Amino acid sequence: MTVALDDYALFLRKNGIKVTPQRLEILRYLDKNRNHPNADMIYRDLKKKNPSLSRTTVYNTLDTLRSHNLIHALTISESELRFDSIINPHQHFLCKKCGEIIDIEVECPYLKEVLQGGHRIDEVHGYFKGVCKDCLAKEGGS
Amino acid sequence: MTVALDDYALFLRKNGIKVTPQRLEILRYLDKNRNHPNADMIYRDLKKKNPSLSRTTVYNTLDTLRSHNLIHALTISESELRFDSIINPHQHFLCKKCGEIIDIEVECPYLKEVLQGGHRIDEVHGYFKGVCKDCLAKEGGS
DNA sequence: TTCCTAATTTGTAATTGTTTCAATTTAAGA
DNA sequence: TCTTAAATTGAAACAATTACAAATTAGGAA
Ligand SMILES: [Mn+2]
Ligand SMILES: [Mn+2]
Ligand SMILES: [Zn+2]
Ligand SMILES: [Zn+2]
Repeated sequence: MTVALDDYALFLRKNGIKVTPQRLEILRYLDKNRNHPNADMIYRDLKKKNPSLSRTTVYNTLDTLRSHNLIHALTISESELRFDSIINPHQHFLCKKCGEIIDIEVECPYLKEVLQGGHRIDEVHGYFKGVCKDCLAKEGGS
Repeated sequence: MTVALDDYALFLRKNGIKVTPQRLEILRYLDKNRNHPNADMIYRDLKKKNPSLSRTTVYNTLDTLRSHNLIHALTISESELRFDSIINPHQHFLCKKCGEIIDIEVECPYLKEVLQGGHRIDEVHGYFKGVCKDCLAKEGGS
């Protein structure tokens, strides 16, 4: 999933995933909220409109989407998985001040070099951590 | 901490950390076991020789060492922190087959580029995941 | 050397994110 | 419409980590 989708049901069907209202809602949520939410953010937000939603369904659906390689999981936080509906190769910046996770649009030039080690590489994660531009500005001349 | 230490007490004192037997043992362990252990590996191994060791002490000591920037924490695993006593900039490969975390000695060429975004970068984590050379060899021509 | 005290260690309990599981419901093909 | 395998649900289990208060101790002062 890379650009905003118009037909989530079709998208699921095309990927061999059975269509359910819960999956549609979670998929739409990920597509519309590109701030790398965690499972609980998704659960709490969607629970408002669908009070019978189960936390387990959120976890199950995220696992399903991951196993079909339609979303990615980030381990940039030390305590929880964050989910990314944009699967184009890109890296991430975590602001330790405000907690925001910002996309960094650089490509990984290591790959060829690392592949020469003989390992098979399936995933590349580039995580930068520090203080974001906005938080730095707010801090001012402290 | 980068090269093997000979005097752990001196090392702690030099860094303004009070010397205790527990801290010495944990520090030695990290220095001798460079396989990026998690807190529980450290706890279980050291508990053999010092049965009164508390899990909390392991966590506390790891936090102390981290806050003095003497060790690093890796979020390469999805379920636990792994600790690295080598703080030279380097990246990591996680084999999803055998679980081993292998050092990748490449430098990050992004930094300048990412810094132009205006963020302050304190940490750089490069994580590669896949199947390591040895596991690939064992799999054979499957 | 002994004393003092703030810092450290310890064990237990609490918390948090995630997984397991069995019962109920449901999507979608026959 | 019927059927059934798959999905959803809620509760309980789990694992990593943190909080906390009581007991111990390192290291400086007397
Ligand atoms: Mn992203
Ligand atoms: Mn390392
Ligand atoms: Zn920020
Ligand atoms: Zn391997």
